[in-house]
Amino acid sequence: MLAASAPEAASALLGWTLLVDGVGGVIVEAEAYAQDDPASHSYGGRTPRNASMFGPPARLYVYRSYGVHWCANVVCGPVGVGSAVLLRALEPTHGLARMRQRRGVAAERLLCAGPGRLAQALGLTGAHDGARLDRPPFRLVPPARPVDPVATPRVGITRASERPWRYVVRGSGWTSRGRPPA
DNA sequence: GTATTGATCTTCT
DNA sequence: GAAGATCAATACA
Repeated sequence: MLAASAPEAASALLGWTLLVDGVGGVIVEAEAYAQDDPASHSYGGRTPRNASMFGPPARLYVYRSYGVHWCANVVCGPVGVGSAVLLRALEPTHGLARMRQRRGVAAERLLCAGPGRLAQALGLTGAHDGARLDRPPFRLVPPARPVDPVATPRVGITRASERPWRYVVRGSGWTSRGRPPA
């Protein structure tokens, strides 16, 4: 699954449950970044920061955004390709109390609705950069039922934002921006 | 309700 | 020196 292209991997990840040390939820929003993508960190070369993006798939790429937030990606594609899927939103299902504690917010809706929020709620930091997702404390649980992915324009970027590589689960109320698509 | 700005790290110009 | 895959607090209508 993660050996596929970034857009395919992004849509395939929807509905999976991601747990970090027993805390997490269902992936309801993900965004694809490919190597030839001007918006991707891997575009135009490898740097110390994005090195894990070029590593083996099924690992984490965690980077700092705007010097403040951490954002978590799932690396996909073969080694050296540099494509990844940005996790933008989860539906919180496990360890709500711990996520609330980390986030410092009461509103359940805002626990994981957004890349920075998601990483903070799961306790992901640069320390997890390059970590494997198929070993503890991580757990990836397949969807109980097939989900209904919807491709939408990407959000929060200025280049190639018209590529419909942002995938959300149809009807989910846990996505990061705007109202859920009909 | 929408609009603007601060926080502050990595990379690129 | 400036911009960026962001969020939250503040200012205004």
